[in-house]
Amino acid sequence: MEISNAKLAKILRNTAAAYTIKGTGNLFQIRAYENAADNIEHSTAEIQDFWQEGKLNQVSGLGESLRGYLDELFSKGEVRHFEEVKKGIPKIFFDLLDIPGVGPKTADKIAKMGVSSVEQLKKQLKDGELVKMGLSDKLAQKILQGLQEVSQRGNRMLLPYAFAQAEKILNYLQKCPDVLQVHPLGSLRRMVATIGDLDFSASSNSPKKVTEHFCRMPGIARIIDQGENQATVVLKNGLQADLLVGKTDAYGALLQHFTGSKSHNIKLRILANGKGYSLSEFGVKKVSRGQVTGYSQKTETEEEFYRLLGMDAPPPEIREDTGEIEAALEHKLPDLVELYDIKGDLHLHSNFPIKSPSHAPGVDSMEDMVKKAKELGYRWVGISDHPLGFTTSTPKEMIKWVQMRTKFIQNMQSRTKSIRVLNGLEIDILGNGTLSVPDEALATLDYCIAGIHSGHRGSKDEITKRLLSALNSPHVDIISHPTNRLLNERDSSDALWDEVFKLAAKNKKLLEINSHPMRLDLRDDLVRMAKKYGVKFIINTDAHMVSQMDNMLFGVSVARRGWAESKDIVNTWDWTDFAKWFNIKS
DNA sequence: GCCGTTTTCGGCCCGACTGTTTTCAGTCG
Repeated sequence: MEISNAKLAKILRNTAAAYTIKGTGNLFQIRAYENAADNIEHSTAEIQDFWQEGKLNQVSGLGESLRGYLDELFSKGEVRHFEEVKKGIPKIFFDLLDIPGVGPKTADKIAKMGVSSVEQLKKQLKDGELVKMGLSDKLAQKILQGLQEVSQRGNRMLLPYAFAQAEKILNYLQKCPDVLQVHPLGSLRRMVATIGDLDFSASSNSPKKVTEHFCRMPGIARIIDQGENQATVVLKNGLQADLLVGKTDAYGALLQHFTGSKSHNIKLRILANGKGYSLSEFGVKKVSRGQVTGYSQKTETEEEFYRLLGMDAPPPEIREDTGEIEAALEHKLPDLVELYDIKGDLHLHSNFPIKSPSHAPGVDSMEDMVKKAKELGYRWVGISDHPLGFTTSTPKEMIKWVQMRTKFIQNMQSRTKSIRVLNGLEIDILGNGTLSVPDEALATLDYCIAGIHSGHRGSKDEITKRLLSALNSPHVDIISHPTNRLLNERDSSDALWDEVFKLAAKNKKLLEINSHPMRLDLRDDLVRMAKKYGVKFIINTDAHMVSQMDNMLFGVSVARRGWAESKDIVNTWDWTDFAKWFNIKS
């Protein structure tokens, strides 16, 4: 039996929730289950593969007991101990846990009111029946809102996960001697934040051999469909993968057609009709009054395909029919930012002790993060720890800690010649719009990142007020992950973005494009909108460990989808211009 | 149940927000 990471995480969470409401098991044991679930959920590799290779001990958060349980789960499909813990709890309890805002206690309360399905819950909430039975009005509203969010949430995977799986398949395809070129297709090629299926194309003069090669790929659970030019398979991890193989003379048309987007292609076909062409995945035909008058033109590449229509080829990331076709016709496509333009990363969390080592959110040392930055070829790097646990401290304590940390960084810089190390913090924009760190401490930093980390479901006005307030602080340089969305988990916060962008541009504050797989925030559409106001951006990884510093590519993709060029992204600039923007003395 | 430059015991993040429980519980990150 195949068990996906998501399913595995859910099994562990369910067990933890069962412990919680039964009152058996201590709090830390429950937390251990949840911690393991978190790690599994965020792994880009399949945990079941680790198990098969006897490498479960490489997964952090899995100790002897949990490894034993997982072993039982993967080999027998069930864990006796887990079933024991969940005994006597109705199924609805576990379904309710999937609703945002509903935890074990609330789910238990609702289950005990006799609700037996999510559908019934929806109905009884709307009828006010549950409120009559003692559920508070506000809670009822909150659950309804949560249900709404769930229904709008698709079952799509995050781009970086899809990207990692796709790379393996692309590498495998390239090994086939009959393959000339391979590409990802669809939303994957356009680098959309979430991906449905994995689609690929290949060019070859012997298509049948390529589809046969594809269907022999390791990790296939079953073949749904295998034709001469096309094959669809389901992988053991539950993903569906499609392959289309085309001959070289029309490969550009095939690639273009299946890259989409749908709206881009529709617009293109209308345009082509006006010019006497008919477009399809098989090529370009000459038509007159609906009659085909000419045979297919050669379209070996996408460039040739677009050239036949008198236009440049837009980069895949912006093929969404939002003006790229017009720009391509006028030969005025943007010169989009590239990964290799990036010269530094300013949003990194280290394990630098905050009050005590266990408070630090990051897992790796500043030294290791700086080392990685050098390997990436960066010219500068900034450490921006969260001063957690200081809210209840005196400003004096906080200032002392900042001074201590500053000395530590200065000391490190004095031993490091080849890269500039900058001293920053990521602080909270509190509910009332004030900052979580006193100005006196902020004034000593090279830069300050401010972000909303609580109360994301506030009203449009509240969120806007908080953002505007931070943008008016003389010490804030960057607003981190401005919409605070978590893909597949939490929607973007609402704000009057025009107001936010106007003020950001006026006060010369940067908006972050956060590369974290679950964030990809600022969203691409808002990047485009902000750019029109003259806002500048910084692409950061928000890495909490060294390996996450490789996520920069995904932030760059968001920027590209938002039509950003290197002049819009300050961390592509030369050090002189960059330092000038931040008012840092070189 | 996990984990280890406080390593085989004894710790384990904690602050913000929400709702309603005037002092705290549940949820989230």
